Amino acid sequence: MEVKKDAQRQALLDAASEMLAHEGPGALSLRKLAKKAGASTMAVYTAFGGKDGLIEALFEEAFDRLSDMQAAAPQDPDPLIWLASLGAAYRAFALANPAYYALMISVTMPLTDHVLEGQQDDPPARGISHHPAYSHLRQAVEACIEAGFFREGLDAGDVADMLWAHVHGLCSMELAGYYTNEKAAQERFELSAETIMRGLVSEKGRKRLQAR
Amino acid sequence: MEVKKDAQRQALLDAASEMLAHEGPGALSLRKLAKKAGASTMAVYTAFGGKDGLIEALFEEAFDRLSDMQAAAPQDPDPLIWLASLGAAYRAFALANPAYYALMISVTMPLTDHVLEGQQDDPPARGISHHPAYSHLRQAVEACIEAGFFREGLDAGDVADMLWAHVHGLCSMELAGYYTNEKAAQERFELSAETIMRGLVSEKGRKRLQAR
DNA sequence: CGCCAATATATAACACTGTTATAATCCTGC
DNA sequence: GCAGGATTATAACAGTGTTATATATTGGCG
Repeated sequence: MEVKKDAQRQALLDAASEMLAHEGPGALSLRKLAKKAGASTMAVYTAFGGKDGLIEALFEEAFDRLSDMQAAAPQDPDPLIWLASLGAAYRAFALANPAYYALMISVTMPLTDHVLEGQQDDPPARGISHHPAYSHLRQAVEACIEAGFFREGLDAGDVADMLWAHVHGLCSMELAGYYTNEKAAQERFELSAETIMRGLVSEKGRKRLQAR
Repeated sequence: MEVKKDAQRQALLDAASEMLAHEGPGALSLRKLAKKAGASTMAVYTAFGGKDGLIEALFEEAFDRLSDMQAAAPQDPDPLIWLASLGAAYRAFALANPAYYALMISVTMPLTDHVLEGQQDDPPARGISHHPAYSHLRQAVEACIEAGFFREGLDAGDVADMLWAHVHGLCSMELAGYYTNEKAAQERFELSAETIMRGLVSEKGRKRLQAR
């Protein structure tokens, strides 16, 4: 029974995932989903507790997919190259799964409702810090620090957050349609990634970058 | 009559703005808005053509507010300092108007629906390039380039896009609740801004930064 | 095995959303 | 002053997520 329930939950999730990727986040309604999965509307409530729970599950799957693409990125012995490939993997994920990416940032954003009227004393703290997707980045950063490629006194967590925010900003603006042609966006991404790396590296790291 | 129509449109816009800021984007319904503004639901359609038009108008107002805060930032003779204050103004806007900020990125994001299924040949091109908010940033960047503070061969547009994306990424993650305490977020922002500036500057600019 | 309680389902209703059809109203231009 | 076009108000329509209710199904236990 456990397995059957999980099977239906998975069927629901797969159908939702398919709808999300093909028709976008706006077209994901419980009735359509239930019909597509051959189940009743209530099944979503028993499996996920409602639409919010479903979105949450899709949100986690999005991070899993990102993590998978990061893991597939070549873990070069040179941590600087590894870091660059992680950034490229992030962008590749965003471009390959625009609907998932839109979901990732639209599901974190509604939390601003709690921020309204300055009630900032209640931080939702939707921590992504413990997810593999974050760990990958953090490990690469730590490797760079240990290798002495980064400036003195930089905290690995701060740098990871900084890089994540930077790459996230680039990808979200690219997907939002700010940049016109695809080729330019690719070059801009690389230029931007190179720029922030240049801001992070120590003298030793700078030489390593220069050597390509 | 022209003025009266504009007056009602403005009343609608003000009410919507108030609702947006106090109850968040989710609570903005046409019926509540009409009741609050003392008008009928149809008024929204004659004034804005529908909810999308209303959102568009609020979107533009968001950029106007941002532009105002940027204009209020001290235009220091040193373009590096000017640039830093523009970044701080951006963040101040985002923190002071979280609902507007959420709207800004949620209204650009739905465009991903058009990106679905790889039909990227239809770029929506929601250009922000011609808005004063972008011009402020671009002018400061150009001033830095003319002063020789930036590395050789950097395009002003590329740098402006890069900086916008960086600051946007930082603010959106901060508002999404990734960072816990306020003080740390402030420091992280400054550290991050300093880092990307360090990646942009020439030797001359580096010395200028070091001199504070 | 058979029953009973607990759970999951299906159907329909509820409260809401944006949008649109239909009149009544107002306001403008002649 | 008055006809005609635009603007409004009211209500209906097609959706949405959620919930109530009654049916079906399941699991554990005597």
